[in-house]
Amino acid sequence: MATNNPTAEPPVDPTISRLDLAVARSLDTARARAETRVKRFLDAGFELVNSHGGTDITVQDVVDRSGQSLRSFYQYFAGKYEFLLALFEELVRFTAEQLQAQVGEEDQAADRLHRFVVEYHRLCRPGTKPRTPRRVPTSAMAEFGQQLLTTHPKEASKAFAPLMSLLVELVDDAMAQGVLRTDVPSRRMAGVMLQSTMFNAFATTISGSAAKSADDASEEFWHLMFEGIGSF
Amino acid sequence: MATNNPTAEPPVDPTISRLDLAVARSLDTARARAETRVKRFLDAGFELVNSHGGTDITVQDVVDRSGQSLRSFYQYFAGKYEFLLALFEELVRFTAEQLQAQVGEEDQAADRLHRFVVEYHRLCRPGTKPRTPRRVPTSAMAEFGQQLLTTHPKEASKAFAPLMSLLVELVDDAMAQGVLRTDVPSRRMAGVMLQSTMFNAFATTISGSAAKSADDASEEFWHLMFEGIGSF
DNA sequence: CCGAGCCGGAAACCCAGTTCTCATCGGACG
DNA sequence: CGTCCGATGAGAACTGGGTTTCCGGCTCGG
Repeated sequence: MATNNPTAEPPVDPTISRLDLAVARSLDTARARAETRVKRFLDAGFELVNSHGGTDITVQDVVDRSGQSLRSFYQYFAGKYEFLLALFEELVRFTAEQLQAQVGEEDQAADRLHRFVVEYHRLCRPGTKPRTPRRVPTSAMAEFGQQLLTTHPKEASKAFAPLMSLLVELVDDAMAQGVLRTDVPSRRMAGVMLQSTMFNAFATTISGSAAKSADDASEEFWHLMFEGIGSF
Repeated sequence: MATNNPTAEPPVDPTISRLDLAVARSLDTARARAETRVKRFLDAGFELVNSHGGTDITVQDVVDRSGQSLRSFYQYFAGKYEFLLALFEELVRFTAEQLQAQVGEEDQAADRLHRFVVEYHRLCRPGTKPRTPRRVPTSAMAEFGQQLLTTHPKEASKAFAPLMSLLVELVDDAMAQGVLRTDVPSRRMAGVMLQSTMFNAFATTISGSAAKSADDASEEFWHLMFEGIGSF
């Protein structure tokens, strides 16, 4: 607990010896090495998911692509599942950052919410190519996200946290401004919005009928969600 | 084409001989036998999905449970995937029938639509136990449905047809009555509704915040979808 | 009664995830 | 600078599950 950063305090505490410092220093380099290795695996994973377009990638492919060995893979990940989970968490984190930046361009609470939904809808739509060279996945990860939601609700909930907290904030602001209905708790509202937006692409598949253009789809969806399906 | 039902017409056509009739008769009994076998596999599959609560069932389990052999399984199904697909189609068909009956209890177009959404939401909610002894699955099949939507959009679209046609009908009626907005094609509207309703349970998982009671969830969802998230 | 097709049983094959073994390498320490 | 130890690479081996195949017995129509 108190030894989080041993190098920051002088060795007055007899429980922190030079040995401890040495160990800590050693661990630091080890950690750095480990991080680059983990990163290499993750990068390889993203590349494969992006190119192959699915989460049905093989561990061997990831290993080959990363130029490392199976041995190392299993040293850093408890299994394929944990690897995909790490990939997913990384993705959510990255997506949340990206959306945060885009939302920041808007001034009004209503606009910010609208921007969030439209942009996230874009990202989750199939055919959306990653813009940044690395670490940006396609909609393929939505598949794994859904699988995760059914098989491991606990981990899934945690993985979505970055996106959730961002959206809850936007929803709270919008509610405070009187833009959103307030008879549903903001957290629950955000959950429904996230789910609905993320998996809306499936609606096109089910119905076999798409919007006029791909870009219209996002706006159309926003209007449906914001105004409802009823006529008033 | 013209020989769909050979037993219905006398053998005037020289291309339809007694041999053909015999073959047809033989095929009839064979068909009956085959149907009972297929049914046994499907029943076993439903039981496993219901009890085990997931689509990660093993072919061996299905075979054992059905009291038949692996040999037979692969005689009737091209593989595990086709079996799950058959299971899913059967499920959608059954669900559509059930909903059709329930919707039939309502008179007004608006009420019928409302009933459809609420009841379907109930069915797709985890924890909903099958009421009829057999052939009624839990929400576990939604997982496979989603997987199907990503990996085989064509088959998925076809599998959802029974539900879609029922819902499209309801939507068309509601639009004609002026209850629904008409700026979105009914087919597309139905697709969005179906997707949103079916996977709404995931919203609870993502947000970690449920409605007051399980039954409230369905009504709450309906209001969100019908009136939208905005305040007017 | 005969032959064709169907079926149960079981072995075998293949693929992918996982584990294990062993040789090697590189930094830490004395 | 030499030794030691943990991390790593290379790849074989194991495992579980889907898939295929083969054999022999059965039924059913003719």
